[in-house]
Amino acid sequence: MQHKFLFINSLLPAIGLTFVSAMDKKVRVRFAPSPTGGLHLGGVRTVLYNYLFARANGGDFVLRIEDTDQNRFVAGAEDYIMNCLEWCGLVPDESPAKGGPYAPYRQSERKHLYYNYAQKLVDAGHAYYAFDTTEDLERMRKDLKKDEHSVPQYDHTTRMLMRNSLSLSNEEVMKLLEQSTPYVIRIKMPNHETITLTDMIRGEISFDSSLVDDKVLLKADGMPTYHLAVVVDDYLMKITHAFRGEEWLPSAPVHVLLWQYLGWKEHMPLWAHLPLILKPDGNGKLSKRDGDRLGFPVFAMNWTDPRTNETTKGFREMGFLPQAFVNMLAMLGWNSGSEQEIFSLDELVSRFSIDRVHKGGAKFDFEKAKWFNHQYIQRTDNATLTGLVMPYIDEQQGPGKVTPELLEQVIGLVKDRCTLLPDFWAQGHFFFATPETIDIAAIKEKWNAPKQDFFTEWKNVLENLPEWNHDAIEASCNEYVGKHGLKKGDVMLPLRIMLVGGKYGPGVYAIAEVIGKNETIKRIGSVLKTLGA
RNA sequence: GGCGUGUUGGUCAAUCGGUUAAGACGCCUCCCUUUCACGGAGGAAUGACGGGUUCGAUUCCCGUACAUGCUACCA
Repeated sequence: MQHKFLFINSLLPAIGLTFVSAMDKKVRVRFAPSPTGGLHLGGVRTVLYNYLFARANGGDFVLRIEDTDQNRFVAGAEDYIMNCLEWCGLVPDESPAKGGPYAPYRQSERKHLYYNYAQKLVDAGHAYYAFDTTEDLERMRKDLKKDEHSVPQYDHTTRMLMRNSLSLSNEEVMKLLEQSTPYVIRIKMPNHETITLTDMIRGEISFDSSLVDDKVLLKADGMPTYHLAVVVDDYLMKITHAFRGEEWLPSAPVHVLLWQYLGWKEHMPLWAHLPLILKPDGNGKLSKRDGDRLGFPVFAMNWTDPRTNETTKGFREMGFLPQAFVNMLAMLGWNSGSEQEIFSLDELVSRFSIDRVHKGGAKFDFEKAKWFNHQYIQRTDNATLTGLVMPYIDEQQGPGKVTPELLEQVIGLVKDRCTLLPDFWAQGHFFFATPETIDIAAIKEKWNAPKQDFFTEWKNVLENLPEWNHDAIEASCNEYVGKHGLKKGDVMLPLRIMLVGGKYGPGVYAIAEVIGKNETIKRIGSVLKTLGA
């Protein structure tokens, strides 16, 4: 066992080794979302970093569902999260669905575990019962408010003014308990202690304990809050490295104290607080609303809120390749130090190092995200793309109308101008059906008798063309253009408009070849009729 | 307000005290292409501010400013 980890450590970059070799334990990381809605791209990035770290260190990646808030529970959110991870290719080793040696992985199913630990803290004098009602708390916050901007905390300055096992006599507390008065258990934050923790990304961070409030550990309904649950479960599940968003930093001292008070300090995971992903304009955390407002997805996949039936677009449905999505997220807050930007998941596993993760938040840039996808489309072979694009074609044409053979051929012709999967329809629809709109205006002004004559005659020539392919069509065109006193340039655009409907698409002769003789002649004739009228 | 964290071009970012301060996205120009792209060649654009430390600071330290996160019986 010992040898195994020495071996693994020797493969690690210098700084990673520091973080891992300190312990002879197997690396275990976890992603712990609460099932309250769509999976935010920041969440996916946290998953990614967890996953990469676990893989690189031969560790386990655990998915734990933090569903301790009954009020915020949303049906379907957990399955949705699992599906997102699957789509991204970041599948956990242990999860509620898959199970594992530390099951259950849903905190609601672990409810019974937490009370004893909370009680242990009370017995040791590190926590206490608090009987305050919501109204009591509101009154305290209102009455004790000193100035406009500050909100009084439930802390060492106020706790003796409240109804709890610290301020009340033993008899009173016993009586309240006997009467089944609802209570919570709060941590008793010590006075003027400096709490220091080492963050893998930020280094040493310290807090003054007296500035942190007495956080609720166990709620009145018997459920733990995040603060208790994260510590108990990370301990029980033998988590060695904990990655979470920067927004958790202010409550980190509570967690550190809990590890200490519970007597597990030497088992505390190494923390890494990841930088935030910011909105592109202005500042602040990127939210679902920013996506709606600016027209890009924020969630990994489409999310439909079961209560409002409102659907929020996801990267997947917008036509992103999961590999591109993941690659893009990897680069948002981390870089290899080289000029390389395109990395496969395997490459990321071997190159990723936590010490190269940025401290500062990064603004999300949808244009760059699209660039990644474009890169991946170009690097994906046509046969694979055919399978990915077909659903979008079927959606437009009806299932089965376009054969995979045709699609694959078209993909080869148009892929370099496609950024998102739906672009294949926009860039190639004229291969599958006669264009519905023709940009007549683009050619009408310069239309004249010679052109009319050329196309009228050439159409008939095409009819009898012995071979139907790019070169034959081009040769024929060149031959007849001269006969009408025209130049190639005079007819190229009109021909394109006739076949495509607009000023875009691959080479016209290639288009003619693929759509076939009959369709080519038909489209020329149809536009000719319009122009002649 | 308090506490925490952060700050290199418009955006992502390299630099681990000494560089003409990389590269990418986006933008602009040109070339290629008788379309649109792709591709190629160029271009504009950066160390928040003020003090130190140092022979020398983008880099280390301290202030200030600004930004952001937290300040719930939410995570």
